[in-house]
Amino acid sequence: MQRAAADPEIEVKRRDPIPEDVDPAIEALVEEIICKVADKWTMLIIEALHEHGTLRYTQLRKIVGGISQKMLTQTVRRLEEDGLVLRTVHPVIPPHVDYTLTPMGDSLSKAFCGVWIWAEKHYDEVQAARSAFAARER
Amino acid sequence: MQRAAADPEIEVKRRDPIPEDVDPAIEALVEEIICKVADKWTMLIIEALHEHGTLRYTQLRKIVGGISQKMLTQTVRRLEEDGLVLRTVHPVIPPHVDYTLTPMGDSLSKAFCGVWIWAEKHYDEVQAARSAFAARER
DNA sequence: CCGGATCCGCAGGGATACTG
DNA sequence: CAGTATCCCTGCGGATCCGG
Repeated sequence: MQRAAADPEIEVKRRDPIPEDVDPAIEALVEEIICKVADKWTMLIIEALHEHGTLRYTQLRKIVGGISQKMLTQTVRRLEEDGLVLRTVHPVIPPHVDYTLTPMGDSLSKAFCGVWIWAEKHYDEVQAARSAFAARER
Repeated sequence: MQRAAADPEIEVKRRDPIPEDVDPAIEALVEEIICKVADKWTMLIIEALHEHGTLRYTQLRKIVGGISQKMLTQTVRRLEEDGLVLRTVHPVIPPHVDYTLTPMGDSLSKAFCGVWIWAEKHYDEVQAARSAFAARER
């Protein structure tokens, strides 16, 4: 992450006057999590595991089409580290590694759900907006 | 984006047997939108606009602390192109540009809401998981 | 053979200076 | 004030090698 602290001087009117007495440290932490989670591969991997339950490394790689081995390993390791994914190594030959969402990971995928539904519901509207924008630009 | 098509040969059991007869082209489009939307700066900008209603360029830049001018302009332009953000230029000197969420952008921010709530609710659990992971690794 | 660590080339993001 | 243009460097992705 590593983002500068927000300048306290800015004055903007809040639309909905939330009782915003949250600890700025907490807020930073939440934002840090958001930044980790707001990642293309993270969302796609969590979604894949949510849909299929348990997957092996190669299965995951195929389902999340287009991801490099490096990014898959990297992302999945960070998810394990954050307690969102359970990684089980079966010490056999050839190797066999299973990935599953933890309960917390599952709850996150539920939270993502709204975004997926939004995307399914609005993709045509987005397309239309793009056309309109392109036409307007000319 | 640019991601390889999923290999049709993979066979994995679905956890919840969704009536998944969706057009793969549609699915690709949805995924394309997800990939655009699952972006750190995108989420932060949309959230900022959702919280504050209407913002000028510099206000937005301060609130979304740490973003470079390039990424702010770039992201906000793509949001405008996709019909999520309305950009209003007041032809005065010095220039004055307002950014607001369109109704569609607002609906997306509502969809994001679940993720924000999740982050607020689970950040301590994530912290704990990280500690546990670090301890286990040693 | 599967999972993943390593090396490298290149696109994409950050910092800075400049303009209407 | 709100960008655009430029340079630079990190970090992604592809290829390759390795350990079990």
